[in-house]
Amino acid sequence: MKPLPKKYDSKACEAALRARWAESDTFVWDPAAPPDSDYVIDTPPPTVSGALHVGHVYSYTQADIMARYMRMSGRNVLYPIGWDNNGLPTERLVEKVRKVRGGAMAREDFVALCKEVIPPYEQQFRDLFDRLALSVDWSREYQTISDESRSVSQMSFLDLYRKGLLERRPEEPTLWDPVDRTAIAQAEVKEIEREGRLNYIPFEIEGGDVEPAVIATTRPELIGACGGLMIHPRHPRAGELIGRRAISPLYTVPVGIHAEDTVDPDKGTGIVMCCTFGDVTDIRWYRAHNLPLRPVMGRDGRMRADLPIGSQDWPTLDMDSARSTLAALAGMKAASAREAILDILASKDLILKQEATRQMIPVAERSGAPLEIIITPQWFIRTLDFKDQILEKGRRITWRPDYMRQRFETWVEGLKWDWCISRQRHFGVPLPVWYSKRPGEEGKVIIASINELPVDPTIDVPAGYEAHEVDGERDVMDTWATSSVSPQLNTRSINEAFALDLDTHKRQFPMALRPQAHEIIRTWAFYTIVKALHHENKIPWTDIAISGWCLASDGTKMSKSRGNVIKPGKLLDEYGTDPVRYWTGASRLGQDTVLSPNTLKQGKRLVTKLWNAARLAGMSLEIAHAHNALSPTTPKSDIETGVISHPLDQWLLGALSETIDKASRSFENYEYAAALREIEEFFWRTYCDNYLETVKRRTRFEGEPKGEDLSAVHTLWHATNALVRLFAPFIPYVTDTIYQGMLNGGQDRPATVHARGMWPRVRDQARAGAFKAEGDAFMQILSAVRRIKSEAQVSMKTKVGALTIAMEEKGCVADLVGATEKDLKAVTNVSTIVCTTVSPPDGAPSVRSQEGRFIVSVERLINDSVRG
RNA sequence: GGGCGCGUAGCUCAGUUGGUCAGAGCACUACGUUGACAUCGUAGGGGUCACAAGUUCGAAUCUUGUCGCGCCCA
Repeated sequence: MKPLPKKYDSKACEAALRARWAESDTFVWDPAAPPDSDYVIDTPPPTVSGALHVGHVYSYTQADIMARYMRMSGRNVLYPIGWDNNGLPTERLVEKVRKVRGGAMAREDFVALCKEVIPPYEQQFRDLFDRLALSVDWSREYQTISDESRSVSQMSFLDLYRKGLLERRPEEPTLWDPVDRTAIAQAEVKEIEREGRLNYIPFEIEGGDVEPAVIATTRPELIGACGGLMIHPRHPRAGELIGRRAISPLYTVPVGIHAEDTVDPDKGTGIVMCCTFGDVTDIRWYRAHNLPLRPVMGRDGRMRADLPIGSQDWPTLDMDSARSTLAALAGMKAASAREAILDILASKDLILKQEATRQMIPVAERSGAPLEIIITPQWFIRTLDFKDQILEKGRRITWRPDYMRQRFETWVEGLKWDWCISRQRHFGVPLPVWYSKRPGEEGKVIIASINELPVDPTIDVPAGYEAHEVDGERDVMDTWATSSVSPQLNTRSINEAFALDLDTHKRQFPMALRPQAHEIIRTWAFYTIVKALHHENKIPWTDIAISGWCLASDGTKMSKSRGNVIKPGKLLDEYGTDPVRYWTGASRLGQDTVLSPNTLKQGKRLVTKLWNAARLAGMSLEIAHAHNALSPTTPKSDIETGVISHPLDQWLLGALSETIDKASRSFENYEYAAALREIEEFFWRTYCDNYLETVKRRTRFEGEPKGEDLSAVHTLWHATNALVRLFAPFIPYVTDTIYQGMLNGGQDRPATVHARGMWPRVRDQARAGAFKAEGDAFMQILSAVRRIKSEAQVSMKTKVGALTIAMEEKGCVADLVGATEKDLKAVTNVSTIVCTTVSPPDGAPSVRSQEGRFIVSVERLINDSVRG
């Protein structure tokens, strides 16, 4: 045992500690331990998209605090880490950094560029997570684009395809991002509000014998796509219109008028045009009424030039006019087409009315582009038919906090689209599919077999075919299609049929905990639950812990435009990792948390205080150690054997025991912040302010400590030992520095305080409540004397001539505080203590105890400095 | 429009099942170098617990409504 340096130098210690953790395999899962001790975490593989955010610090540290507790409490923790380094976000990063367009490049070139650009960004994440002391098992680091990940992801595809839960739909209307030029899923849609105009436009009725049907639309650019009008059967004009044909004005195309009771008669004019396609309702009506398909928007989000107007399915009453209108609009983006069409209609006097209106429009989350719905061949995973099962699985998972499950359920209930997983992009996990060109089976879908995985169908050829006989699928998967099997990426298996390591999968799936932020409930949590349902009819994890957002210190969201973004590196430089982790540890799951300098400073204070308290204990522990007098076992047994005999030592250890019990319970409920408060309260108030001051009398021994001095050093050892363990999940660096510096002398002790099983066991502790009445009375008297001195504005070490304790019944000091009179005198610097039933005279400084059991007063204060 | 969360001292937040719950830290004020720590200690000022009504012997806590902020969904 060597003395701790006067100051704790976090910068000097951190790297060395991490090296030690790595070399002792502290965070490596132990396959030899019994399976029922497993605690497997499904860690979010962060999207490597360039931006390191304090939100990463916050969310990942929350998870790590829980992981460290679980490990210390004896669980065999598997805490993996991976990087999501492909898909749209990654492509966008590469496009931005290298100023290229992936769509304009050859696939191989763009993929090669991605592989070149991404690693340094990945390294930034690795460095940050390492510095944060995330106790992940680095030996299991993975990438979602690695060969193994691609195999597992493609296995997932194969399993779902075989089960008919995943299918190719050649003519499915799909959400389409015209900027990134790809299909997207509902989860990638964001609704934004904007000002719009509601335009009232008349459709002449064929024959001209009745008034025109008037529709109200905010999207006149889709008039050309109109395939029919819908009217509620109880609309006043229903009788004269249903069954007739109206003339859509732009290209003078006759369209049917249909009865449709889902039309809201009070909205607009009560007559609605159904287009190809404005929204999900259009698709439903198109199918229900078997309407003609009239897509006017191309994949580039511009008006198509090649509309087959004049054909049998798309007749016109005025071919010449239609042709010239078509030519005028061709190539326009939606917004300009809208204005151009309004001009055309206005010139024909076909705008009856315009109203300003606020409208919600769907845009692509990544590119911000207003979405189109167009028909393209895409691959879908069926979800709409499984809403009930998905909800049922969600209810079998414990959500922390519970109300976050509501977010999940709301999302599932509001689903309108099956999950489209094909993306018309370059850098992703390929769909393991070819289309046959062999005569007689043209277009037949050929699916890879398991032993071929991973496959790239643009390069590889399916068994039994020649290269010229197939077209490899060029689409890649939605990045979530792979991320959603993050548990399975770790077990390297999907289920019995698709497994690289079935035994591990059976042992580790479902997993114990999914930690994640709330904004990805509708993506990552949802998709992972869907996959576990479809693959094995299971839940992926028993618990899900949802973290909130990190807000800037003004309480608003951090954003570049507000200029209030704090870089993680800067934060760690300024405060050090432990204080930053303390800030996270003081926050609650699910709750957004302000990045508060106060809390960060508080963390720094705690680190310093803990260091100094350990140093104080260390001084006497060293001397005892040097005399071979220090042989602590457990608090409980040291008390039983009489090594720890002093009442105040037993009182302290009793309070410690209660703290351990409460903190453990809080942690088991994932209420780590409550645990932290409990531990801090004990440390600061009970231990530092009161016990440490009081025990000083018995730590000033010289030579070998005996009797009550020996009791003191053993108590100090136990308290320090317990405190570094209790604080370890929160502030891992300083606690391990103390542990290694003064507590792990024995050969059979683990190399680090963070090792499995290091959490203090309740059964080893002192009896809670031992000497509680006496100890509490003692501390109340001490507090009273301190107050008297403070009010007299004298130093705490000022000598007191006589201390009088007035009680209702006559007794001696020992009746109140046990055999601790010497300690009380020493810590208050009092020469004599008198117990009496007589109240102190008026004017004598006195303080009444909390319950009014006694009144403490002093006879006179002898101020050394004044005397001198 | 529906739903969820939040609203407690100037700031950041605790307050399990209604009964020492009106608290902590920071900030502020006064005093104090106590053989670990001035990155500290002791004490002080400061709150109609958003607002209103109700239930109750008793409400920050339960119910209902209102307002404000944030988010989710439409």
